[in-house]
Amino acid sequence: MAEGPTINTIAERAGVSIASVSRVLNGLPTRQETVRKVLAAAEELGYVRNAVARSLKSRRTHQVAFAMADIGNPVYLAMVRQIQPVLKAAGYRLVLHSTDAIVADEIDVLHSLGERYVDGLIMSPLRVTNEHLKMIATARAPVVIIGSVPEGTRVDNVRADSRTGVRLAIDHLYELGRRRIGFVNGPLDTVPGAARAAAYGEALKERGLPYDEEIVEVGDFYRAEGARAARALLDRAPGVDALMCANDLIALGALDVLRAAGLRVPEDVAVVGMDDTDLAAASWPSLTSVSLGSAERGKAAAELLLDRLNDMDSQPRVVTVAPRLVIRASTAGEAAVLGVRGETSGETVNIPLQSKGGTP
Amino acid sequence: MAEGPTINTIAERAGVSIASVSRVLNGLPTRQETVRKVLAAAEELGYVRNAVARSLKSRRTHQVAFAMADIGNPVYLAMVRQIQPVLKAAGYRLVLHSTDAIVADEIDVLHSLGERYVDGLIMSPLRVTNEHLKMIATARAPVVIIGSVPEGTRVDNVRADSRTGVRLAIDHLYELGRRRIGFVNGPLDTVPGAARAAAYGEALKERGLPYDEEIVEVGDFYRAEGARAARALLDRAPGVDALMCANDLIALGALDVLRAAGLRVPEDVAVVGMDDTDLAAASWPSLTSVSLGSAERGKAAAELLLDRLNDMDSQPRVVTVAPRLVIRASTAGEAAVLGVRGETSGETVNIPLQSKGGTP
DNA sequence: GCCAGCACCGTAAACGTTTACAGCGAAAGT
DNA sequence: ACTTTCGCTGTAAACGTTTACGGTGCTGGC
Repeated sequence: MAEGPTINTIAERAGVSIASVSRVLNGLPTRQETVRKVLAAAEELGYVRNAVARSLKSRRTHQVAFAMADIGNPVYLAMVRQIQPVLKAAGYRLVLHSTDAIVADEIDVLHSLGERYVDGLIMSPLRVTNEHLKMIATARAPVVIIGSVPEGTRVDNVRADSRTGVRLAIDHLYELGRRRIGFVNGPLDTVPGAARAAAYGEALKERGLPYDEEIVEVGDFYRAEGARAARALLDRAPGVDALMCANDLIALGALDVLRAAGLRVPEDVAVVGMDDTDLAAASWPSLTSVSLGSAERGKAAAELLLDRLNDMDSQPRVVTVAPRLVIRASTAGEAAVLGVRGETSGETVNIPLQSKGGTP
Repeated sequence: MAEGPTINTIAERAGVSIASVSRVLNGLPTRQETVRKVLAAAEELGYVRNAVARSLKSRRTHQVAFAMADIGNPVYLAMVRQIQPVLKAAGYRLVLHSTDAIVADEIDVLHSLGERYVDGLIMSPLRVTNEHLKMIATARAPVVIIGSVPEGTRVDNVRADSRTGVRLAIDHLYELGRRRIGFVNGPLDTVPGAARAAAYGEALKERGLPYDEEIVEVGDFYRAEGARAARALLDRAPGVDALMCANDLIALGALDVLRAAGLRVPEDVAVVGMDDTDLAAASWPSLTSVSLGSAERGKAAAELLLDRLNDMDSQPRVVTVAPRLVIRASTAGEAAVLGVRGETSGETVNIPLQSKGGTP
């Protein structure tokens, strides 16, 4: 771990000035003889350019941050999986922040953009407060938000369409003959929670089903809370024949509860999740889920950010990713799943196959 | 995105020198009046310290890199989940690299340590070549390796114990009365592949079972390849009554194949995976899996690295994490799973519950 | 009244780059 | 032969911090 060589060391050994060394290393026009000497010296010394000094001068770190609510949630991981290669291809490194959905932590990340250790930020906040908006407006580096922001906010923005997503699910359940469709949601003060609640109400209305608050329960976006909420709902209203869940983790919790209660899925109760994470494809029974395009959103966000880094002055853009319904056993039964597998060999089964590499 | 204030701006406005500003901002003893003026100026200007300049001077970036073979593999994500909070608590940021298990890319990451944009590196290579070892020995920043390295390599090192892990699984299958236990492995030129192959042979011998290469198949560590390999094995040797799989993704592939072949799991063929990822708990049927302690290994690696950063001269350490067998439906049937769930409320079900946060 | 001691502060150098600018020698134009 | 041009190179400043060192003005002791 000896002190490494710098361009000074090279300059000395090659008998030239540091300016020449820098020019050679950056491929600027230089006499052939000088190039040779410098490269030889650099090679002998095992020189590696100091990225920190370079960043100080060039005001570019070639790093980008991604701030997510929870690194344990597969949704964010699906995003990271897409963001990373896009950035890598453009020569950027990815710095990860897990904020645990704590507003203060998110504000802190935004604030720390001023430290200039990254060139830009992709953030996916669960709640968007005024403080968020103020910080985004004055941020010292470009920001891309994954998730909805108030109309008129000047920021590059990638959105899902929960409304359509929920409708796809409710329509599917309706067509299967389900009429008492319960809803297990996450907190209403989160952006997705609020959007999905509204969408559920609308979708019922479109189908002429009554809104019954007895079969709606609010918990939180993780498995244990999903289980708790589903249990409460079932105790109160044993007659539900379907459960729409606001994400896959909630749906997995609901499956646990239904299994423990001796109810069959989907014969007695059909279950739909949301986000279409790896867990949906692998669950037991496999979970019908509304894909909100996490992968596509991650990719889009990375691309928006790269564009922004190349052109600071263009208008902010909004990208909306279309949802789609991935039908599996928890609504259509095992037969349907086998059918799907046979035909399309595809989507439902292949998603986790992206995974390469092994285990150390 | 205006040019931000620097300590010069503050010094000017507060009517003091930049040295005083720096002292105040770093909490060094200063007259009360000066402190007040500087802090007021900093506040008014919305000053944020430039991390790059600070790093250049202090030779510390407070960043740490984690290089994994594949960001899509849940094993590495389990590690990231543990590494991140440990580093965050110590004031470090996490930079992610996905090398796709390409040796050249891994060497490149090691090489780039010379750029000094991170203070240290955690790496989990699938294959360890001489080039790896050479680069590690001469690296310009401390490195922690997750995975086995040759005896005598001077590097902080966290290992799993595949040998014991495989034995746990084989013993379990033996006790269930299985006698023809097939093995679906990953590439033999990888560290885990080689270790697991050796362990499988030993475990059979201990139980007095013959080694039969007809029921051993080598594929790769992901689902599609696992499925391919399992299919080949079953075609060749229809009589197997259990499949030991070298990781969970392979096991999921095997489950796909068994289901398609109309074989019941575990009645006809019991299946064991390895790594105990989230997917194992969620799969269909839920998958008995050998946990090699990915989470613990990630945590241990982060702690080793932090210790090393605080003391560059101490002896390298090796931490070995003990494996354990998590029994689920793919060997013990559904009853057993319900049983376990009732009793311990625990391990088998709780693992994915760590997940907090929701979906944007 | 003089000097030592002290608390505080400013000047300047340093970290390792990039780059504007000027200098220099040689080839080319008048 | 004298300038102009040109290609190449070196000097030095700059990026925004931290910090060693010396200076200043004050207090207190003799």
